[in-house]
Amino acid sequence: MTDRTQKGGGRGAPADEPAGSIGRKGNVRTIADLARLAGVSGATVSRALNDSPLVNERTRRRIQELASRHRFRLNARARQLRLRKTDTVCVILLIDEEAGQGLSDPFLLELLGGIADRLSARGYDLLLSRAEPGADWWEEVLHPRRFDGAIIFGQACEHRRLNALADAGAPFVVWGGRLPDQHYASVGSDNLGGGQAATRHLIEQGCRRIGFLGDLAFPEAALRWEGYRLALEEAGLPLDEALYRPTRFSGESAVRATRDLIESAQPFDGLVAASDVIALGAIRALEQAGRAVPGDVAVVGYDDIPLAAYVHPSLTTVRQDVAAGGRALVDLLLSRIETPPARTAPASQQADGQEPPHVILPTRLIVRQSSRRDGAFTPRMPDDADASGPVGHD
Amino acid sequence: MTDRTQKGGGRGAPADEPAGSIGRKGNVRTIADLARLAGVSGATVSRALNDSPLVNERTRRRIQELASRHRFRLNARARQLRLRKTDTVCVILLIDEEAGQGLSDPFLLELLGGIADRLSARGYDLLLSRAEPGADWWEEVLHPRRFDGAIIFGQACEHRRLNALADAGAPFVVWGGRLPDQHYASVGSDNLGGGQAATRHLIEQGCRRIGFLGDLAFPEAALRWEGYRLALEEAGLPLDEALYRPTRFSGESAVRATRDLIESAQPFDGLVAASDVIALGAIRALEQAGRAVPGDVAVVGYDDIPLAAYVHPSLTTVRQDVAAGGRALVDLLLSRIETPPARTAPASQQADGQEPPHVILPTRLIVRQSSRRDGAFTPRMPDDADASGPVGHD
DNA sequence: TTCAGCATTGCAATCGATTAAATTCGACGC
DNA sequence: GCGTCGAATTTAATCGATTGCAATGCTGAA
Repeated sequence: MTDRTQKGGGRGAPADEPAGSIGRKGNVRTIADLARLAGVSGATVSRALNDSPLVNERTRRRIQELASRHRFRLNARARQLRLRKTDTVCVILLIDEEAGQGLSDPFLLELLGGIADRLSARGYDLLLSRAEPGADWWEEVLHPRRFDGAIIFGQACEHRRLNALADAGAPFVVWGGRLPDQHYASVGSDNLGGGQAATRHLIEQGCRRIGFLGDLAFPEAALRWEGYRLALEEAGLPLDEALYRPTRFSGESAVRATRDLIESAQPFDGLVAASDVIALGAIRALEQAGRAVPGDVAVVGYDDIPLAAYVHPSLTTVRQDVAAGGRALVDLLLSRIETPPARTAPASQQADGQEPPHVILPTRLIVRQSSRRDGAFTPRMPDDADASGPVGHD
Repeated sequence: MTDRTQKGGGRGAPADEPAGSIGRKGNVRTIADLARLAGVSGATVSRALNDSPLVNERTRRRIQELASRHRFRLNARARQLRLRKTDTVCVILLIDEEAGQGLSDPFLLELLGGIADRLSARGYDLLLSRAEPGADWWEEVLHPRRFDGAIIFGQACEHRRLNALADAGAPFVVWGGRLPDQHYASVGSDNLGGGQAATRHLIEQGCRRIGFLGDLAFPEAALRWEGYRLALEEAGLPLDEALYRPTRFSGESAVRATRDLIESAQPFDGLVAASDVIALGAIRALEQAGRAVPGDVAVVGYDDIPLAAYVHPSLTTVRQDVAAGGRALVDLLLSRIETPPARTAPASQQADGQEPPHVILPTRLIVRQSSRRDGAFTPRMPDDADASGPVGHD
């Protein structure tokens, strides 16, 4: 034991911090230290700090005041060990480097920010973890030791694994679309509605042959495709699979896909892209090929990344409410953690009771230049009219 | 206690996992469980798992094999409590919402990815924390309980506070520029060199009146400005402060600043932007005002965000090696954590011994369309020539 | 006066892993 | 045959906070 701790509390009352430095106020690091100062036992201090009704109110206030004066903070590790709880949520980024949606997609960072804010508001820490789809990332989700639950990105890579984890009762939620045979909770934007709105908009702008760029292996992209399909259907337009090009979430992939589409000699006058990054790549490829946007081809993206408004032409896109998304992910996970599902059921049967929860966030179509064909779409940008060149409206 | 743990180990030897589900292999959650299975004491198990030479090699191998068979993992919380170490690094995003560089800057996410990778490679967890500049985020940096050290973003907001923390011996490193009176360790790209290279490039392209967009309150921007100044000086060009516009790290702020510059009627033919996001905002404002890029005004950005190559015109910019940045931040911090500075010195004097370490990462100028004035800069984009319209080169 | 009843507070076990010190046990030298 | 040495292992204390139970002291009723 450290005997250096002074006994007489009276004289030792620490003076105000020395000016210009960050004071330490002695070394009140443990409950025992504080207990000594307060002249009570550690148990009482613990109870006081946790607002237990078992301690006298005056005592409690005295201890709390003492604690804050000395900047005392509980040792989270010890507390977590004792309570068998970590107050930590792990955000797992299952990122397939080859699939393109690396950490570069700005959208992801925004969502992460929303999650961080919500978690801290609810008193949880955020553990960030990158993992590769094939690896053993799931082991700790099944038996978490460093966290109470997980928020997972990368649904597409591991749908079956996620189902198995959910069947085993692991506490997690997933960002992404809702799949037909899905046993786990998830949160995602209204991908179907968004894709539909984007496509309808292009149709309203006069597009008749609209292509789709996205990777249907990603559930979110697949749902956007489904919306695209519905919009075509309701407008009585044919669905031409020749206008689909599988495209990963990267600019480069989008450029390749678009070039491919152009070279296929299939006529098209509109493009629905599964992300803004894809849309920008597509626009680049179109312009390089001498096709004007939106004159020859109108383009709609997805995500409304911060840059979408500042590129040229500015990007029509589907906005997702990322802050709401972060909040929903956290709240859904914590509701699962803090009120565990009926313990009597052997977890493996938990799935067949009812549908796992899925939160759908509303989306909003943001119309900008890349899709506008009303002729007067660029009052402040005479360049554009010129750039559209010889192309008439439809 | 859970009595369900079966005693007889023989018959209970868990069979292979039932197909289609994720097996649990009994409940080997603690060292004590494993010790029981192995027929030794917990101490021996602990030593075996930590490769202590004190245990017989055969015993060690047997225990390790048993542990991996049962997917046993140590309880990190307990270990950390005992060892008074957390094996965790906290990344603190000090973000002034009003300053614009929110979580939206794609650059930040990439850097974060690099940090995550390096930390996990070195066996550390990454705790992510957002904080507001004015708040009490620094308290836990001074006396960390949940982490061993911190990586801090947001130097500008809190330079003095950071100095005070460093004086008090807090374990952290900062991403940003090197400031004159800086007591803390930091990592940043070669802002001065980068700014200089960007400016030189514009001069080579024939620009003579070059503006600068950035917020000099941010050290990184200030250093880029310094490079800008040097490049002008070495070219014998005058430094005209009328061509500087304070600009925060957001597209919107860049649009405003650029409009302001245009309306000031100051002639200018080049712009150095402190970030790609700023550059894109500037290009947008220029085009809205009828000035062609790069024809009338050549523009250089900074960061080389993934989209820089896919916008129109594609963006000339200064690339930072973010992966190396992440690695450097982590390695510098861990070297400080794992070999603490001479304990005898009372920390407060530690600063005046020698300069705190600062890692400067090399930068590379990536030349794309937004600055090229060689006449043949868009072989594949005939549009551009049209778009420039009536404006001659220079 | 005595004692039940209540409000406070203290004691001690506990969470799970680590490690100094003590113990066991077999081999070996004299 | 006996003491010693050393390798291998066990025992028990420890990290810091929580909490069931016991203990304390005080009030008021019998």
